[in-house]
Amino acid sequence: MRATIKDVAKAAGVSPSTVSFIINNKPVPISKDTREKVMRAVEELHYRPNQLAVGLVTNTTNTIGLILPDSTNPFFATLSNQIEIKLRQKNINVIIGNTSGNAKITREYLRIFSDRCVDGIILAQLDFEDEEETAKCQKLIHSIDIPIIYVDRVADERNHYSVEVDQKLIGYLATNHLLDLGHTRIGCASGSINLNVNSSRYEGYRTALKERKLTPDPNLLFCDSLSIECGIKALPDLLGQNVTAIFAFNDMIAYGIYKECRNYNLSIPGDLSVIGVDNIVLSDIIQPPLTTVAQPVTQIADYVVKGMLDLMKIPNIEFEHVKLNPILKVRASTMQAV
Amino acid sequence: MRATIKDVAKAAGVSPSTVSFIINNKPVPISKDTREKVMRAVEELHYRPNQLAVGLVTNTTNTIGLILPDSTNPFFATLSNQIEIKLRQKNINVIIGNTSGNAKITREYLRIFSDRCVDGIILAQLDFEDEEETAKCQKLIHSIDIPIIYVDRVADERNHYSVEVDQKLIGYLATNHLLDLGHTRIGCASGSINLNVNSSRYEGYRTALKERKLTPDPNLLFCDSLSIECGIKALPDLLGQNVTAIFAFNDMIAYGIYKECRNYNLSIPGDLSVIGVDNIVLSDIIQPPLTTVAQPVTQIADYVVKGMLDLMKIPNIEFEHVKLNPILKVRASTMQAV
DNA sequence: TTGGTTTATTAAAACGTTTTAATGATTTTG
DNA sequence: CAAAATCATTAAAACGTTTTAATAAACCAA
Repeated sequence: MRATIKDVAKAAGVSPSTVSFIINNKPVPISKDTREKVMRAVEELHYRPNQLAVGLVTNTTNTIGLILPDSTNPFFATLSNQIEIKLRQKNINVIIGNTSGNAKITREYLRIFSDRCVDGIILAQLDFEDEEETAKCQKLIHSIDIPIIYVDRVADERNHYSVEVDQKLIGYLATNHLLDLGHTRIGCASGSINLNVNSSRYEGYRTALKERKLTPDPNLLFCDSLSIECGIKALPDLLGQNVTAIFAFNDMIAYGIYKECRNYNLSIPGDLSVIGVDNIVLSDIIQPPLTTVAQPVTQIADYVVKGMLDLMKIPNIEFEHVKLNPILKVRASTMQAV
Repeated sequence: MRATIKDVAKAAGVSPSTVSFIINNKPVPISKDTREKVMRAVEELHYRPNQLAVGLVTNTTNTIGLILPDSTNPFFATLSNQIEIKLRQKNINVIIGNTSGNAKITREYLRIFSDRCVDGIILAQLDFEDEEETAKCQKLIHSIDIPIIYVDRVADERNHYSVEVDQKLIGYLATNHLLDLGHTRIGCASGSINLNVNSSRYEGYRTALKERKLTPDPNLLFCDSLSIECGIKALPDLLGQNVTAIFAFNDMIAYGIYKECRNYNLSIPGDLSVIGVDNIVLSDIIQPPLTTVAQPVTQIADYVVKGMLDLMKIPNIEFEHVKLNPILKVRASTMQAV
C-alpha cells in the first residue's frame, strides 16, 4: 500500500498540514527538529504525494495534452518527441492523442483532456475536410476554457496562440527551385486541398509560376493524402500530364513516388525531378537523396514550449503568432530540365 | 467555469448521489421523471465528471503509462500508435514516457506514472548497460504495486507478464539467409552488446554459423547503438575485416550503412549484402529495398493490449510470456556471394 | 505583569466525485 | 390493517491532498 500524507504525519508525530508545508517548501516557520523528523518519515515510507489529490485541490496537474494527426509520421514523431523532452525538464508531462486527422476523435480528445484537467493543450491540426466539423471543434475549444496553442497546421483565426511555418513560402520555395532548373510542367502531389496546409502550399506554387508569367494548370494538381499511397497514385496521373518534375507536398508522398518510379523504370532525377517537404531523417539516406523544404522542427518545439509555459503562467497573455521560415535543402533528386 | 455534479443536482432539484447513480448507470431504482430531469440538466450544463475526483475515489484512472526508449524510432512509433488506438477503443488513455534508454529517466517515469495512479504500465525496455541500474529499476517496479507488462525488450526474468519477439531467432534467420547466399564473413553492426536484445541476436548469429561448422570471429562484431550513426561507423570498421555481408541489428543501422556506402562508392548488394531488422515502412522504399527480419508489430500490440486488459481485471492473474516469431522479408539488398 | 509579536503547529474546510447506510414513501403480503 | 418488502431518494463519509484560520507557546517591550 502506498503511504499517504497521514501515514507520514503519524510516523513523524505531527499533523498532515505540517508535512504538507515541509514537502512543498511553503514559507512557514518550521522547527529544525520537526523538519528532520518529517523528512526521515518521508524517506522511510517512500512517500510521494498522490497527484490526483494534489490536482484536485491545486487545480493544476502539470500535464499538457498533445493532439496530433499521426505520431507515426516522422515529422510529428520528432515534433512530439522534442516537445516531450523540453517539457519534462519543467516537470510537465505530456498525454498524446492521435486523431488520424479525424475531427470527431479530435473533439473526443479535447473533452478527455479537459476532463483530466490538463493545464494546457497543444493542437497540431484544427482544420478538416468538413467546415462544419471544424466549426464544432472551434466551439468546443472555446467552451473548455484551457490554454491552447495551435501548431503547424493552423486554421485561419487569430484568437489563439500559434506557432506555424510559412506554408505559402514552402510552396513558393519548392516551385521556384524547380523553375530555376528550367522545369515548367510541374505536378503537385498533395493531400486534401481543403486543408489549409495544402491549399497554402499550392498557393505558393501558383505564385511562383505567375511570377514567371506561367499559367498554373489545374490538371497538374493531384490530391489524395499526405502519405506514401498518395505518391504511388499520383505518379501515373501526373505522368499522363507530361510533367518533368513533381512537387510532393511532403516527404512521405515523395517516397511513394520513388517507389512507383521503379515500377515505371524511371530514374530520379534523370527522367523526373522530385522535391518534398519536411526533411525527414531518411530523406538524406534514400537514393537519390531527396531535395526537400525543411520545416524547422526544433525551433517549432522551442516556441511551442515557450508559449505554453507563458500561457500557463498568465492565461490571458496577449496571443503571439509565431511564423517560422522553411529552408530549402537541395540534394540530388532534382536536376536541370532537358 | 466547468459545471460540477452539485450544479447538476441543483439544476435538476435532486441530490448529487442521484446524479451520480444515473450517469454511472448504477443498479439503483430511479423514477423515470428524475432520470429525465437529470439527463436534461447534464445536457444543458455540458456536465462531464472531473476525472481527478473520479480517480481519487474509484482508484482507477483509465490511464496506462507507456515507457519506451524512443518514439522517434519508427518501430516504437508504430508500436505505441497501435497500442494507443487499441486502448482508446476501450476508453483507456495512454501517457507516454521516452527514456532514451536511460535507466534514471525510466525510474523517474515509473514514479511519475505511479503518482498519477495509472492503472497499468507497459514497459518497452528494462535492461540497461549498467546491471546495477537495471536492478534498481526492478526493485522500484516491485515496490510500486501496479500491473506491468514488459514488451519487446525483455529482461531475463519471469515475474512479469511479457510479450516479446524471439530475438535469438531473429539473429538466426538473418544469418542463415546470408549463409544460404554463400556469405561466410558476415559482419554484425549492433547496439550495445550488454543489452539483451543485442546479445540475443548475436547469439542467434553464432548459432547459425556454428551449425555450418563456421567459427564466429569476434572481430566481426561492431557495437555502438541502434541508430543510423552506428551504421556509418560500422561500415569502415567491418570493411577492414573483409566482410561480404553485414547483419545490421536494426533497419536504422542498415540505413546508415546505405548512406556510408555511397561515400565508399560501394553498391548494395553488388559489393556488399545488407540485412536489417524491424521492417520499417521505408525499408521497402529505399533503394535497393532492404532485406530485413520483421517483428510482428501489430501482433505485439494485440497481445500487449489483451494482456493489459486481463491484468487490469485480475491483477494477480497468472503471468503469460508470449513469444512471437519474427519473419524474414527477402528483398533486394542481399545477393549471392561472388 | 501585561499585552503584543513572533514562532510553531494544527484543526477543519475545501476540491469533485462515489458509495454506504439511512430515511421515507409506497406497495405488497398475510 | 399491521408488518414486511419494495422503491426512490438522500445524508454523510471517504478518497488524499492543500490552505486558511485558529491556537498555543515563547519571546519581548513597556
